[in-house]
Amino acid sequence: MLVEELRAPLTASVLKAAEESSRAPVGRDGILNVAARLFREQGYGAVSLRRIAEAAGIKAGSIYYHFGSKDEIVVAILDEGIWAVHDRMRRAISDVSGGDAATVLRAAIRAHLRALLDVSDYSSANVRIFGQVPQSVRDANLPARRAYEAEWDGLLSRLKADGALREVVDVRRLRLMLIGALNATLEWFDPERGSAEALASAYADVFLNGVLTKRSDPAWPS
Amino acid sequence: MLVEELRAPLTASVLKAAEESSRAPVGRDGILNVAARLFREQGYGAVSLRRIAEAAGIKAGSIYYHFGSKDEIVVAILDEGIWAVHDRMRRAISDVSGGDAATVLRAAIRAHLRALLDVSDYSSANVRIFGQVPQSVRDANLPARRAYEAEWDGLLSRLKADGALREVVDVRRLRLMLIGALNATLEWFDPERGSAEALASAYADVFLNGVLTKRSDPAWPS
DNA sequence: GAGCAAAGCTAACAAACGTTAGTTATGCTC
DNA sequence: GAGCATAACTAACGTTTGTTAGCTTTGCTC
Repeated sequence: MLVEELRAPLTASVLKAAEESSRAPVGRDGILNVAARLFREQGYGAVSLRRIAEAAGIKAGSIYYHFGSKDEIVVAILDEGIWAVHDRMRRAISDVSGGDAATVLRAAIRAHLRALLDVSDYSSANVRIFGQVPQSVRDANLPARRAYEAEWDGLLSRLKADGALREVVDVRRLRLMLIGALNATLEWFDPERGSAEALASAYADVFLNGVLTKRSDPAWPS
Repeated sequence: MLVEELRAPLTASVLKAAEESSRAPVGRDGILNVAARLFREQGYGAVSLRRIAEAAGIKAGSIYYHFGSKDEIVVAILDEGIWAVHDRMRRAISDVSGGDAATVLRAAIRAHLRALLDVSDYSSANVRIFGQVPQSVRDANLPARRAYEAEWDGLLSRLKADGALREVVDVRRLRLMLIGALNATLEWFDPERGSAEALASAYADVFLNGVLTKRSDPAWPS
């Protein structure tokens, strides 16, 4: 709207300045953006500091002006990745507060999946490389993870207290199951075969209702 | 015989033979077993040939007597991993052929999960490191993967043709969803919190029946 | 005992890695 | 213009990596 029109000439001038100097600063955020994309695409082991620098248009040594170590970069990306998905999930369930269990659960599933597949290189990089990074890096990311897990556990506990979830379902296990299943989509999701939106709908439907035409009793005790 | 007894007359001959030789051949299979365990535990990037050799009780260079490259080891492990889970899954559904949809699906889920969590270092290593290895290695493992996927697609197609699966469920998507969710358990499964058997039962129950006490209509179209 | 194959060892190679020290160019502030 | 902070560059370091060539040991077969 009006704001955008006012902003347009500003960005134009910035771009112009960038072209003129030919030395547009990449900076901390530029490095993180590039690194997050590379980690998401290629995994942790395949991405060296030299590769990150090359993709960012600088030299490897220059990275140490902004970061103290490679691990520091990775931790920053992992934390931002959790924060991004946590924030979107919290907003999503807040937007439908008061809705029934199915609506709330669908909103949470949709927010998590869209954060991974549509929105954030940081969130998808987190899922992709968390299992590949050194233990110390994992430890540094754990508090953010715990907080996000607690958000899910809180949501699921409320639904269970309302009697919306079947008794057989354990909250912690269901959370692990759900997030694990959603994260796994990263390995094969192809936007040309269908949108993240449609995928979220399909996942929600299976998790809420199951795949059988008729419900079955468990064939063996849990 | 006689010569050996003269050389070391003080040691019990049987024990001595085992201890003294201390050069029980490790061999190709020994290297693969150790490597599969290390890959499963630590991921691809953290496991070097020197680490594998050390764990196997030999030196790094000796590995090249049995394998032409590191990739050759990894491909062998990945292929064996798929074969192991494929074999168990095929036997499982064969054992319950003639059963109803719920029984067959439960058996397949149980077989896949137990192969990963209880039985095979090779299968769990496959799931763990497939996303971390070079493209050429992934390509080499693809035929085995395709065959296993086809087995699942065949099973799910039969169930759907029988009318046992809800119409909304797409076979390919359901297979990706199921295997992805089951594989994800590898990241957090802890046998002290419950057996793989119990976990398989819980997964089957959620996938077959959903988590809601009452079924819901999809809130948005797929 | 001679010959031989299986299995492993030693020592080195080039390449790539994370990291560091010292230097240079740019642009703002007084 | 002097001083300074920002953001980069260059060149090297020590280590680890996969890999190779050549040598030794062990045990079986004739």
